[in-house]
Amino acid sequence: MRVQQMPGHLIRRLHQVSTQIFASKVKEAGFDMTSVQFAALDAINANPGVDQAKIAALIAYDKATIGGVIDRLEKKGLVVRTVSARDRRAREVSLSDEGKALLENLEPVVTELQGRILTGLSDEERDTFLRLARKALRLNDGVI
Amino acid sequence: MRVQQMPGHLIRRLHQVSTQIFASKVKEAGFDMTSVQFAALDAINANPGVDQAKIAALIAYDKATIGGVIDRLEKKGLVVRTVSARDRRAREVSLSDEGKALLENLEPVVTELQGRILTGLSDEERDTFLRLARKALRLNDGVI
DNA sequence: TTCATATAGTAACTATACTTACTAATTTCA
DNA sequence: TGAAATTAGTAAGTATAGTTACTATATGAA
Repeated sequence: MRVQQMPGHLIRRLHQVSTQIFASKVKEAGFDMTSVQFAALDAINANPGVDQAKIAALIAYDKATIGGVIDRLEKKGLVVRTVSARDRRAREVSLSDEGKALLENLEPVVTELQGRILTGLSDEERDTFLRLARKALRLNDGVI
Repeated sequence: MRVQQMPGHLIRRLHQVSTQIFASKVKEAGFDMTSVQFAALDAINANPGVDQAKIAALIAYDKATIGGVIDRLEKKGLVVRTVSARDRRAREVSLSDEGKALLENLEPVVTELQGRILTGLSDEERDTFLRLARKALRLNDGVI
């Protein structure tokens, strides 16, 4: 089987399309934000004071990657990081006011752009695709 | 919509699972090879003497990334790079004998592991998923 | 022919994405 | 309680994955 027809390659290209749609639409809307940074921001917003290891688990990244992502979010003034009183190894992360404001402005842009990733599929096809994606992920849960 | 339910996030996790299955199975079989390197090797095998820009186009990467990938394949002795006689800007890339041998040994491993990425989907579900993935990619063709 | 345009590849830079190894702190359990 | 095991985060290293800018070369049109 040629590479181009392999499931792994098709999935990679979907991911590539997805990240490029994210990047271009977000930039077009005037924001400087990657998809990983957005995912982290959203997870922190939903779980204020969460530590970095938990953020990584929530959005399925390893902790080293998330460490760098939080560094950049902190440098942009979007999140605040404090040493946890309860566990001095842990860093509790929360959104700053700027972070909250930015996320609020960004959310509709991201929601809109998510619809474009599967452009060309009918509503039914899209539901089917997402249902099968979730099912495949569930069955591979041990891997990640 | 929470990040975890967005199409982009599901696609990213599928990609993550896919690359991790690739990495672990290929390593388990005794090879030192990433999925990108494999894709490049396969494309070169199918198009001997192809230049780097064409390789990038064939497997949908940008030329800067592929330059680095070919560097590493060359360092491992798997490919040979020569300045094209017809266009002195271009580098014609071919597999070395070792590259050919390695690819031959690797192919069955990769084919087998590709089947595992969508483990848990029935044959019909898998076909549906891949058909919809191809359709979504076709419609997004301009993006990449 | 010659000049504008386009293309192939590299360089430099940024941001993931992961592994392994390490330190510091916490938990577990004998 | 106190040593062993675990966990949070960082550091260092490798490999994508892309952007922009640059050089060298090729091509197309006036």
